[in-house]
Amino acid sequence: MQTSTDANIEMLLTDLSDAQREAVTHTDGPLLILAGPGSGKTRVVTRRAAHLACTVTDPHRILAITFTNKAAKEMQARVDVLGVANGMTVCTFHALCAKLLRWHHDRAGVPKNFTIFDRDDRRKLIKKTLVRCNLASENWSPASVEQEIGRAKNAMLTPEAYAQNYGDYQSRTYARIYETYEKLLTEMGGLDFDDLLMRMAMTLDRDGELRTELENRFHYVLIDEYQDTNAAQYKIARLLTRDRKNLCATGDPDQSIYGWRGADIENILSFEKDYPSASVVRLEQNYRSTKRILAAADSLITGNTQRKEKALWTENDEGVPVRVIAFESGEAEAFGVAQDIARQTRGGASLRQVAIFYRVNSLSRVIEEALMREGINYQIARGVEFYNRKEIRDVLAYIRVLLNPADEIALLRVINTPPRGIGATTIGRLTAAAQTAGMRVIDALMNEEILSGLGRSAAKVRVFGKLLSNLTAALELSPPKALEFVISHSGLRAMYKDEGDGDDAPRGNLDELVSAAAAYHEDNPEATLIEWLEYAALVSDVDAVAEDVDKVTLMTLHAAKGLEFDIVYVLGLEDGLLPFRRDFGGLGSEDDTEEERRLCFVGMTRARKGLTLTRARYRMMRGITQRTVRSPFLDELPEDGVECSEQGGDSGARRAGRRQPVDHGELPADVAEWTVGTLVEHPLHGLGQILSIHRGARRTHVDVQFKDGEKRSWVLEFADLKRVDFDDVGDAF
DNA sequence: AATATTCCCGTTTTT
DNA sequence: CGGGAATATT
Repeated sequence: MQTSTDANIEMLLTDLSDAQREAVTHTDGPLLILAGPGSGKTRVVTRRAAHLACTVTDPHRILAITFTNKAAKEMQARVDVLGVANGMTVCTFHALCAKLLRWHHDRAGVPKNFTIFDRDDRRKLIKKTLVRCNLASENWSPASVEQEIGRAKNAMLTPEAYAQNYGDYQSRTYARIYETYEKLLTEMGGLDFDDLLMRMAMTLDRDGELRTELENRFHYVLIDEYQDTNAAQYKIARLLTRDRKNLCATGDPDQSIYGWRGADIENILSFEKDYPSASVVRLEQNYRSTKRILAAADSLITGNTQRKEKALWTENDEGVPVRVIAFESGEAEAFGVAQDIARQTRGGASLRQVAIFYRVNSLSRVIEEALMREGINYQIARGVEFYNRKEIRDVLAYIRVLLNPADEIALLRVINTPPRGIGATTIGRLTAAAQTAGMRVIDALMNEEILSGLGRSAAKVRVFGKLLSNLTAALELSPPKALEFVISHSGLRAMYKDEGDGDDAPRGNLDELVSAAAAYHEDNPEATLIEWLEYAALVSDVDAVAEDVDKVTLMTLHAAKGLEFDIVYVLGLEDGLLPFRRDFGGLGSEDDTEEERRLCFVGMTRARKGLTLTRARYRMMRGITQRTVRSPFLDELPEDGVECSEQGGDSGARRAGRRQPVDHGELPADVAEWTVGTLVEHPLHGLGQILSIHRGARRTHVDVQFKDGEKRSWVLEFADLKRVDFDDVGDAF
């Protein structure tokens, strides 16, 4: 027995560097792993968990907290492969808190069946709150209230604490709004995202017994991406490890990119102060990227002043140069990238290993179109979007009401969905009557006395009440069956039956929801409906990316954290976009630039072999095309190992008057937006479509098929052709 | 009450 | 540009 364990341990330590081994074999006491990008952190962390399980503890005494569900799933899988740590708890902070709060609901002071309010719900509730407070939303914009409440909760300020902090009129009003918001939220049995963390932190703080109980349950706690923890998460981490101090934090200050939502980089920077006995392991060797990619990223991040020096190095090959390419427009950029990908793929690269990153989601549209036209398969990391679709939210709202009848936001969503003749007037009367009577809306609509005050509409409301009680039968079913039951009996399926066009038809999405729940049920046969709902509420964007499909992956830079690809494109390196600034023209704050730089660093360091940074000289955003300025980040890259194609134009021209030679002709910016199939317009001949295109050394020849049946040829540079957007033409062809 | 239409606004990133 | 809300129409 002993020998087999020894053999296991031996196995866990193979192929590790000295630093990695040190981290893996560390057992008791606080440990900080400062892990640069691509330094084998995941491997170290999983081996360490397995090592702990083999030597000093049981797997079920280990708690690992990750940043996304996808990361949790991956870590779980990698630990499972090692075969010695089955039974570990691996989840995100939010999922952990949701589970613990539900499990210990009585001690946390939350309802057993609380429902999770997402951003959309929060907005709706804020609007209701403003009405309740008699404040005009013109003066108190829901957006600013949202931000303020979020800030308060991230700082773990209750309404009372918040109110004590400031005395001016604006803050006092915010305090009043926050207080009312909390009151309504509590009445509805809801917890918003921030509550999950804040309530858990406060409960642990207050309830020493529970804290002890949990520390006795989890002897070893491991927190990944520690640089992105906020005040509440930090508090939870500290409280869970107060006595044993077996906290292993891993992270990289250079990859802290969530300051805007309350993450405090200080948490990781002051780890050694918080835990004076801490061991610190630095993982600085990069096993992922080529020398050139790493050098470029390192050169960029050096621009940050508030930073712990870190020496990144790699024994990997030099690799091909990092490319910086300027295109004329966002469309040209998208097509250029799409064509480049097509070329790389012809050279044998797999689409699975290609990723496109951008700063804002709105950039994904153009790229999608370009990829589609080039016939390149792609997937977009937007798991949340699916659950935000109207028809999906409808279903979830029904489920929410069934599980938590106090959830008025959900109730009011479904009361007339599908339309059943309960209009705004009736709803207004009903909610008003409920409020005067001091009842919940759900009780009011089942209350004959109140119904009698509704006149003719009472009958319709009664029907709805009856429907809800019929639907409660779903509560006895497994998640997929419950969904199916609700979708068919609520009338949602009938309502969406003949609506929709193509692949994002509501109907198909409803089916997909059921399938997703069925898959969940397979993986978690014991899980109840409310657990599924919780899971659905905490889905993140990256959770939706599949690894086993041959598709290019598109995502925001934020979503890219923790991932890696052979070939990476980062789009939109323009001043104001990356680094992003909301206040063009105003004074931007310096701290933001540092976080933006880290974000760019994260994106660049995802690449193993190929890295391309692109920008557009003109970019259309929210309807208007504007000239852009190249990102200052581009000037922070080394000259060595970086290849710039800034052909044409004059922005950022380094040698004025002299044309930069374009040696690698793969991506001629001006021509890139002209491809076979491109729709064009000619002043004389009208609409046409490019039949073929021949690129010569100096000229490009095109053949165009026109709508009038004629075929005509030009030298592209001299033809008076204009590109036409596909959408503008409809089914002209 | 339901649907069709216009208009107006806000502009990151997300658990 | 695009979504949501206010407004016009049936």
